Amino acid sequence: MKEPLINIAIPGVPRKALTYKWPDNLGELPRQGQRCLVPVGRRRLIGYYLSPAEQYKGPGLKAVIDTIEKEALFNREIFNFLSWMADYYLANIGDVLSISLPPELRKIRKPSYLTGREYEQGLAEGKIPEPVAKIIARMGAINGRRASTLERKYPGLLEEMQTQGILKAIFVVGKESDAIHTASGKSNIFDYILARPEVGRHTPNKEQAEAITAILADLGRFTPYLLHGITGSGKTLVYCHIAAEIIRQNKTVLVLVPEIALAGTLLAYFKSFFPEHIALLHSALKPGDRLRVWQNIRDGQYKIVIGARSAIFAPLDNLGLIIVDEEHDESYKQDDPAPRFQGRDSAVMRAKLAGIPIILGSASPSVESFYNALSGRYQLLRLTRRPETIERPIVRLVDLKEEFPSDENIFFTKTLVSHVRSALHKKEQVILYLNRRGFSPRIKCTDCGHTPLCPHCQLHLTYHRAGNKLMCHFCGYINSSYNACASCGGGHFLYIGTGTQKIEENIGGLFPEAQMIRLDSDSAAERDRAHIILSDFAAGKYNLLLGTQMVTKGIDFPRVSLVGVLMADIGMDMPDFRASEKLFAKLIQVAGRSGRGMKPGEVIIQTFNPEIDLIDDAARQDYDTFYTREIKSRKELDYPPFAHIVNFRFSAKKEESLQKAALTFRKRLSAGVEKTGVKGEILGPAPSPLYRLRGLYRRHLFVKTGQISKFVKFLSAWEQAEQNFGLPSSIKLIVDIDPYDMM
DNA sequence: AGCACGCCGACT
DNA sequence: GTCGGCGTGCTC
Repeated sequence: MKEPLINIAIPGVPRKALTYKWPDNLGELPRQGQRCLVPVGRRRLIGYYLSPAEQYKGPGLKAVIDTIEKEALFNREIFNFLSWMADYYLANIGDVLSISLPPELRKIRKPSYLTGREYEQGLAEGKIPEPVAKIIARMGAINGRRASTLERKYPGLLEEMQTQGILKAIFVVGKESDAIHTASGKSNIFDYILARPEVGRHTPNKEQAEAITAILADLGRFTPYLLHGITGSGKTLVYCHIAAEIIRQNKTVLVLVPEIALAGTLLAYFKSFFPEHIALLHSALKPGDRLRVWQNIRDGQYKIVIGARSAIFAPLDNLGLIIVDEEHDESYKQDDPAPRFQGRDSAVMRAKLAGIPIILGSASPSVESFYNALSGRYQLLRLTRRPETIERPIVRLVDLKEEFPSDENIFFTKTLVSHVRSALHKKEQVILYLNRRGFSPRIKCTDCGHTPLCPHCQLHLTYHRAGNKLMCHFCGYINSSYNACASCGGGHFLYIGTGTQKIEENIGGLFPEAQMIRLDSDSAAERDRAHIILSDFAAGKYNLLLGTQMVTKGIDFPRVSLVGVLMADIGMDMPDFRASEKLFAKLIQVAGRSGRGMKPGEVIIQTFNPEIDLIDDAARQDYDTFYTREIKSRKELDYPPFAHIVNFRFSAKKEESLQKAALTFRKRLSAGVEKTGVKGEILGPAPSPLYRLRGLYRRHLFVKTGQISKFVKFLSAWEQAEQNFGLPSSIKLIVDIDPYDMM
């Protein structure tokens, strides 16, 4: 009988599917999504069965080598969800299926190489062919390149390798075995979280009770809710009450948070309500632990899964509810690598496919979600009161143009200094927030004024006092010996700008009573470190927390009475239609950290632009006014939610060929759009704001369209017909659907 | 993506 | 000759 042909999706191979023969010895056709080992070029890769294939014209049809499991690792519901994701985000279905699995399942389990000892043994037993042994003896390894050279040197080698069924990787000698790491059981973030038994007895207030009743009234079908609750209004209690009912019905709950290490309050509540039922999925888990947690979820051992963006793929059966906390948060968008997807939007689709409710919660909802709520696509629920406190924080704006900074530290006005001193003196805690991005410290030659730039990115280098080095924050370039000015040879420099590190330096002089801890991506680089810093601060080991946006989220600090925003204006002039929304959200979040105990907190916002509406709105915690103005501007400019954006990012080593390719692409795109009849406006190509990054020149091109599915379908067909959309492979093209990163 | 092939310039 | 870097194109 003739062997059937099948389509296999393969991660990393940018084609929808490749066609293979299904050999007789493997029996029945696989299940959809089932994993197979397939030959691709000289490699063997994991592929996923998609469908029977019609026919394959062209030579050299290969056969599937083997199946990996007897069953598919995806149930129908998840497979359909992943297919939707691949289609909508123009991603390779193979990539999507692959990232939905724990990393341990993405590689071929059997060691694909020999350790030194296995090599010795193989040689002794005559299992390693003689010419190969010779080469190993000589070079230690064959890296697979220069096969032709090797062949010339050792005639018959390649043929022998093939007849022996040996892959090149086998000859990489001397690495450790890749046996699965055993779980250590230590270092579990969840263990640091203390349950708060009292929250289980908290009675919801009137608003919370209304929200709970509204959601419980209609559980069995797809209904998206936007829960807009000011900081401290108790969204988490609402989540827990709904989740409890879902679990009572013997269904499961999926909770997404922006970052697990910063989700302390939420974790404490869930731990108190559901001590036995929770699985945490997060990046700090070691590979073996992650695999085990995934398997246990799949085996139905947990009722609740809490995790960051990638937890959207959690293999929960019988899902009854999805919660997306802080739904406005940018980290729900995966920018790099592919698949580039919006986790929150994808969660809505997963809920839709599962026919269940989904709750999106935020103190400063994304403009898109709030628009959906007002237009009736989502149900709007609001929490406007802080149940456990008396009043909202008192917010004060300090104009940096009027009030000059103090002599001791250019980032502290007299007002802020005196308030911090007084809070510390009263044994209260203080948070200082600096959004360092775009305002990193640089050096300037005092003789000629020259500022050193990154040779790859043309951006100013950031000065790091630790190690006395200059570093590019985009590509990581380090210059550790900049002792003489590159322009004039002078050796005197002025240090401009302030990052958290520089503030930290003389904070002791400014505030003698301060016991300060810094929280930013540098100080929290280690596993679990962010959480430990926040826990220590919450426990009162420190009285001053200085940090970047990491301090704006999550944890309850009842003893914080003052929050200082050192410079609110940073980031306002970014070329990004979401710049206002992002800044507004951060100000709301950070202000919400103040006064969560029994007395009202205080917030001081230092800014060069106190007259700007956005800052004023944030100071008054007035979301509606902010939204009304923002939605108007989105409408005028035809930005989301009124249109979808597709961002095409081109990069190449040579600027001329890049520009040429981008223009050609635009022409063909425009012709294609016209021919297919998709409505869309094309803007660009233009140099990207970071027009040179990591040694590559960059252009981008935007499309605004009201018909996103149709547009993506057109792109998909084009990409299928022409490798790299017909561009030479020296031009890299990334297609980002509903982008967040505009740089 | 990851890999191999061909071309080319540097080195011995 | 040989090595390594870089550009280009392909993977059923």
